[in-house]
Amino acid sequence: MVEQLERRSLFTQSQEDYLKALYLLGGGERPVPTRELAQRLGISSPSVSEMVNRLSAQALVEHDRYRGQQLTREGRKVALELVRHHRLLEMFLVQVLGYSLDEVHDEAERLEHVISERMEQRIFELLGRPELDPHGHAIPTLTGRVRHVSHRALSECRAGEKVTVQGVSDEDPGKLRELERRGLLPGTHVAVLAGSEFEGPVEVKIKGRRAGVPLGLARAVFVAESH
Amino acid sequence: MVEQLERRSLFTQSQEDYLKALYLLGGGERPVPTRELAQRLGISSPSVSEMVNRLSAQALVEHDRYRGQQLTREGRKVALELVRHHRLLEMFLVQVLGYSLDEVHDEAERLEHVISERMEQRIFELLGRPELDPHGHAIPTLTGRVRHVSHRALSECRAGEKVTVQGVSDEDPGKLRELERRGLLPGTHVAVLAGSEFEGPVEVKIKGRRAGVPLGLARAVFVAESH
DNA sequence: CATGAAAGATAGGATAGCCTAACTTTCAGG
DNA sequence: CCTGAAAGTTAGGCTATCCTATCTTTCATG
Repeated sequence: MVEQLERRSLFTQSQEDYLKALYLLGGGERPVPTRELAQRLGISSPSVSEMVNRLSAQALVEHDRYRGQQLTREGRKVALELVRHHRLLEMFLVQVLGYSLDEVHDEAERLEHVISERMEQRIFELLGRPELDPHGHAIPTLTGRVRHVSHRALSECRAGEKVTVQGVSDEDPGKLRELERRGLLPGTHVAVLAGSEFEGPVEVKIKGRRAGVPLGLARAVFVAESH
Repeated sequence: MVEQLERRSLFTQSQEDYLKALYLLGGGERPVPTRELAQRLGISSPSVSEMVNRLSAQALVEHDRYRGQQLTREGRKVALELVRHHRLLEMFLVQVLGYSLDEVHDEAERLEHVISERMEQRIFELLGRPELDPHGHAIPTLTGRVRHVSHRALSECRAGEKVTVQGVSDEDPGKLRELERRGLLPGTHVAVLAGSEFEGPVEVKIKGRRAGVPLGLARAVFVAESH
C-alpha cells in the first residue's frame, strides 16, 4: 500500500522516457537496437548508449553489447506503470475534460510522469475502471497485466452487424478530427448497412442517421460486437 | 490565442519554482532576501544567487546586489500563472477527484508545471469558473489579476450569523482532517448559535446538526456571509 | 574469408543545478 | 567611525543529460 503510493519519482523523467520507449518498441520481447531507440526519442545514439549503461547498472535494462537492449522484469514494471498512466490520462482528458482525440497525446505525455498512484486510482475509479484508452489500446492493470484486445476495423464489417466503436487509431490529426466530426468516437454504437466493396465507402447508421464512411477512415476505426 | 496555448515550458521546473516562491514570499512588493528564498526552496544560498543571476539575465527578476530580489512584471506574470494553476488544480482535485484537503498540495505542486493552457481552461470551466481555491485563497485570473478576498474566521462570528465556509487554512494535516470530519468544508453553510467567549468552542449548526467547534479549529475556518 | 558500410561504443566537451569552502559587503553596537 | 557577525557572493566541484568526433565491432557480400 505504502509502496504503491510512495513509489513515485525514483526515476527521472528522462529515464522513464527511455523505459517506456523501450517497452513500446520492443514489447519486452525483442532486443531494441540503439539507433532505433535514439530515433524514437529524438536523441543521439551515444546519448542512448550512455543512458542504457546507467539503466542496466540499475537492473532496469539488459544490454547486450553491440546487439541491443531490452527491459528486465523490473524495467517493464516501471514502463507499464507509465503506459497505464498515459492511457488512463488520455481517457480522462477525453471523457472528463472534453479533449478531442488529437489533443490528448501531448498532454498525457507530460502528465504521466507526475501523477501519484492516488491520482491514478481516483481517475481509474472515476472512469469506471476502463480497459481501453480512446485509441482502443489496452490499459495495463495495476499489477502490470495487459489484456489482449482483438481489433476488427469498421472496414471489415458486413451488412447487418451492430458494433460499438472501441477506439480510433490514427496519428493524423486531420483524420482524427474528421472521425470525431462524423461521431465515430469510442463508445458510439454503429449499425452496418452495407460493407465496403470495391473500395467504396461503408454504409452505416450512427445515432439514427445514415452515413457513408470512406474506406480510408473506416480502416482507422476499431469496433467490437455490440452487446 | 496561440501565444496563450503554446507558452508552455519556456522555463524549467526549477526556474518556475524560484519565480513562484519569489511571488509568494514577496508578493512582488518587497525585495526578498537570498537566504529567505533559499530557506523556502530548501536550497543553499549560493545556488539561489546563481539561479537569480540566470533569471535576471532573462529579465524575470530584478536583483539588487547584496540587498535582495523581486519579480519584474514579466516574472510576476509567470509566477501568477503557476499560482493560478496550483489553486485551480487544488480545487479540481477536491471537487472532481475527491481528494481531501491535506492531500491536494503535493499533487498540485507537481501538476502545476506541466498542464497546458488548454487543460487549465477546461478545468476552469468544468469547475464553474471558481474564484477561490479550497483553502480560501484567491485564484488569479487569466490576465493575472488577483481579487482581494476579505477573510473572517469562524471564531470571530457572533450568534445568529449565517455564513458559508470559504476556505480552510491550516497546514496541519491532522487539523485539516478533523475539520473535514466535522463537515467544515468550503461551500458548507453554517448557522452560528453562539460565538466563542472565554476561549470556549463556537456553537454552530451544520447541515441541521448542532455542534461545538473548538476555538483552535474555528480560527482556521474562513467564512463569508451567506447569501 | 576479406572488407567496407552501418551500427554501436568511447572520448571529450557543454550546460543546468546543486553543493561546500572561502571571500566580500552590510550594518548594528560600542 | 570601527568592528565583527550575518548575509551575500564567488570559486571550485560534482552529477545528469545531452552533443560531436572518433574509434570499434558486426555482418553482408564479393
